[in-house]
Amino acid sequence: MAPTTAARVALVPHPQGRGGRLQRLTEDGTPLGAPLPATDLAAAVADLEAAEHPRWVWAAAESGYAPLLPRLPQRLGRCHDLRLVEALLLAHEGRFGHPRSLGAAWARLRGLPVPADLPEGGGAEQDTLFAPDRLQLPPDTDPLTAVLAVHAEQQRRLAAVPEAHGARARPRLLAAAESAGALAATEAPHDGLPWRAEVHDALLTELLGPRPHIPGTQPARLAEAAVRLQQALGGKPFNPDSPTQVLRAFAEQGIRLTTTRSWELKELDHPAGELMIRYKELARIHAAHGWAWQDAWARGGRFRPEYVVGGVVSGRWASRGGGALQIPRILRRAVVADPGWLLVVADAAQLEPRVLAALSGDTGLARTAAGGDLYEALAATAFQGDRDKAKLGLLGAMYGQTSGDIGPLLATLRQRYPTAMGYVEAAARVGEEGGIVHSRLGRPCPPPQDAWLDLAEGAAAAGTDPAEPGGRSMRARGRFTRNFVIQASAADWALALLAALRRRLLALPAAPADRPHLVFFQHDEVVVHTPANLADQVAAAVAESAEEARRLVFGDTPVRFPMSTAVVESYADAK
DNA sequence: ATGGCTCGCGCC
DNA sequence: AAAGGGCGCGAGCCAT
Repeated sequence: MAPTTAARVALVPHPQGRGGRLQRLTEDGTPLGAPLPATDLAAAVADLEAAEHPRWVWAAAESGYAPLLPRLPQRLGRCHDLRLVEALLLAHEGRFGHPRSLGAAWARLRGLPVPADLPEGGGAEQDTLFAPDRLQLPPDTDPLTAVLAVHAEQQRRLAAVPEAHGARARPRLLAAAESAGALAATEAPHDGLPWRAEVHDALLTELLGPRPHIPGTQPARLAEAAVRLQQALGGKPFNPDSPTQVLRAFAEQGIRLTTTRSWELKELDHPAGELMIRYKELARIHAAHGWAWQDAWARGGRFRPEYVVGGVVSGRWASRGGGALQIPRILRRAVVADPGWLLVVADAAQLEPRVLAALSGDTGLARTAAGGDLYEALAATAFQGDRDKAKLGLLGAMYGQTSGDIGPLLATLRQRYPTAMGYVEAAARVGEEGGIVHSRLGRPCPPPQDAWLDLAEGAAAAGTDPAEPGGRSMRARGRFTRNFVIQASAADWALALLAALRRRLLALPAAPADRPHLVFFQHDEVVVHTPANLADQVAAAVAESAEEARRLVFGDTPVRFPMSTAVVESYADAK
């Protein structure tokens, strides 16, 4: 007889139609009873969610969750995303970049040839999402069998992650947090960030002139900016979008530039410098976030980007299409809550220096990071109140900067906060020596050969030994690992924040149609679209979630992770 | 025509 | 002397 509740339930949709199969599991992946066929998978899942609140196990959210979402009356609480967990485990095993589909994991398990991962995204059709071939399984393999086998094996591998992979490595917590990210990343574009096309359009018209009737032609103001620039450079036509032609045009006026970067143009004592910068600003808005972008990504009053959970080796999310993580600030005024709704915009204040303080256990820096403006406090204790110096110095320490006038700032920090500075310098040394560093929850960085091959080749061409401890490429890897421990631990915290916030939002008393949605996430910032009457509770949930994430990831640190939270109608009004 | 590269800039 | 981490994206540009 099957127990009445199961810790986990595996879910496999049928290739076509609304049906599928479910399998109750114990925590370690042992099946409880026989598979349960469901003619309406979403209904069966909703019933089980309400009754037992299991952790859902699926091949990938793209095939296991996204197709169900429109038909679910209630969001799911927890999941184990086999593809994401496989990627984490492969990283622990030093096998970065190996295929991580269900089919690849199954093949490794069975000693079969391992299929390469399919190119992701690219607007896969709804029906192909269900298809077994997207899971990369052999045609004669039952997907549920593969899900159960790979899941059980992953649970075993998670338990076997060596302690050395970060003294506080908690691979099961990281797997759960990463999987919670998959839930949030699926739901956010489903609900969509509210986007007012007419506000966006008015902004574009104000900057660029009216939308051209003929696609591909330059808007009037942009064309004018190009002409003014050409006139300032002797009147000969050239393409201002071509760095080569720009450099040549400047050279013909006797102005020698090495690049067309805006900071270099800014130094110029020539009217063309400013005109070039202005042209580039307009051209970028037009090309990257103009009318074509709106047509592609912000239709029907919602911006729906594609997030890629774990798309960055540090565990940060990446995005695919729509540039979700690079929306220019100026466009934020197009993000406006629906009538009767509000936006709760919250970002973690000075997250990375706080992470450094918590990670390193530097009591002095921890005191500085206890609350309020960290840079202000740092300036008061170490930089005679100069906040800019404090910020520059600390960021330079975390990025491994050595240029500019930063030397004295770093010296001061090293003297006042030896434990924190020692922590990042130790991480840098591990990287320079070819070692692996880990985030707080144990996410490993890639081994040297992957990302530093090019630099090493460059060094070889220059006649220097890339592997030499003092070599250029090894120092570059030192900067990477120095930053990795902080960026990746910040990503650990942010995933824990997302998981906690999702859970708290789901617990708020609201009918499904009037429920707050987490609609945007950007490294250390969340936007919740909420019925106005729940906005205060959402803001409180954000603060509680930040505290919960701190406790989960960093334990009993005195460091606080305050959220700077605004309740607004337009995203532009936050901050 | 297509694909991969660099450049430069948007975000954190 | 040069000396800052992580991304995505579009335009230009060049090879095929």
